[in-house]
Amino acid sequence: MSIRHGLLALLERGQMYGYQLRAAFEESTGSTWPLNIGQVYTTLSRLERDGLVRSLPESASGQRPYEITDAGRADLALWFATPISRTDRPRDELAIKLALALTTPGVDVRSVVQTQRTATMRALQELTRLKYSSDNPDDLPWRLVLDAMVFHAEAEVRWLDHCESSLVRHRPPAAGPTPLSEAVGHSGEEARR
Amino acid sequence: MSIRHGLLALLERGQMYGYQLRAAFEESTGSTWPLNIGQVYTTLSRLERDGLVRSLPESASGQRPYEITDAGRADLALWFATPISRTDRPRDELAIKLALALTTPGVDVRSVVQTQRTATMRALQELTRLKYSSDNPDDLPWRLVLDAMVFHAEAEVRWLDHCESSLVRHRPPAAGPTPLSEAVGHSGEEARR
DNA sequence: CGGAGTATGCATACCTGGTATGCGGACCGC
DNA sequence: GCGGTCCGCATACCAGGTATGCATACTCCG
Repeated sequence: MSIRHGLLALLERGQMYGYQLRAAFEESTGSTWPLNIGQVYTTLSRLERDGLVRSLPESASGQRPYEITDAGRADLALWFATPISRTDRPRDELAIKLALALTTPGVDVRSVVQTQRTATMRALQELTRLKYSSDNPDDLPWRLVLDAMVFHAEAEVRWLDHCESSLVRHRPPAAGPTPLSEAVGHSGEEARR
Repeated sequence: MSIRHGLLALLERGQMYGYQLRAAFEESTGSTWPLNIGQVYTTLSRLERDGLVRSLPESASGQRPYEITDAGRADLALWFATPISRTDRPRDELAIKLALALTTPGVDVRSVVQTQRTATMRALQELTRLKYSSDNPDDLPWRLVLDAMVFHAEAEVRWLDHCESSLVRHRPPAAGPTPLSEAVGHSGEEARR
């Protein structure tokens, strides 16, 4: 429900139409998360259906602007006043992956951890590069979004190291080959049955 | 695509049918993320459509077990060998919310930050309580999943504090009332147009 | 025994977020 | 004026996910 409230917040600034909304949304987070234009229209029509937004007559140039209603303002205020709870966050794909790797036969968990760690470190470097090569150091929202990603990436690296040491403590280092990894590259042989 | 590969990994252990798969999936992460039964069946049929899985004839008691194919094994190995990149993660709803709060008129950003911080700290306490009141200290996958959530929550608190101090540096403390917050509770007055 | 209640395996309908594509008008260059 | 291309907008469709329906089978009684 992030986009729904995001559009509402933008409309709180004043009337806007579809493309303006997309541009404003992407700009407000420094184009970190792109927003599909089709999604904007479907979300707008749902917002109108729910009475949180009202569509205005088309302008001369054909754009259909929307404005927020009082009900929409109330919903928006409620959103800002309500913390995001742990239960309504998306699944942590990395955690699931590692948990499954631990119980799947033939998987070298250590190399999964190391591969991920390398990738995350690379992302972290890219983020700090972005942070300091910025040409708009006064864009506070964008800087905070970037910081959020840095903090998350750092936590992920710490967690991966923690996994590594837990593995050393609880699992004997593997001796034999890792059967599953040999299956890569033979895809499709069975699929065409 | 997390569930897709999750089910594949479970089938790598051996043949299983729908309910077994759901139970195994939930158990492997300590029932942290529930999995809907309907999702299991739709995902299984898509996996079969894509040749990664093969359905076996119904057993006498009516269950239809599935087994992984060689193509499925290859796909699974590829998944384990490929790190999760920053770009295919879901949107960070909290970061978006705060970025929007900064540019939405009439929003008290400080109170948004504080409300979230309180909620996250509470979640953190709950997590540590869970961690130490565990009756199965040898369940390594579950412990690591729990640790992942702890690390994320800690990073979130740090980030919120960072936002707080950035706000103090860059924004003068608000003086007037916060108009938007007064709209709460009047929802619907305009909706019935 | 028989019938109500309940758990289980399975299937379907539907909602939501998202991408790809179609379409008409405005603004070019020539 | 005419073809191209960009823009604002809309539609169709797909995938992931939840809620719900629906049989069968099992249990627990009177």
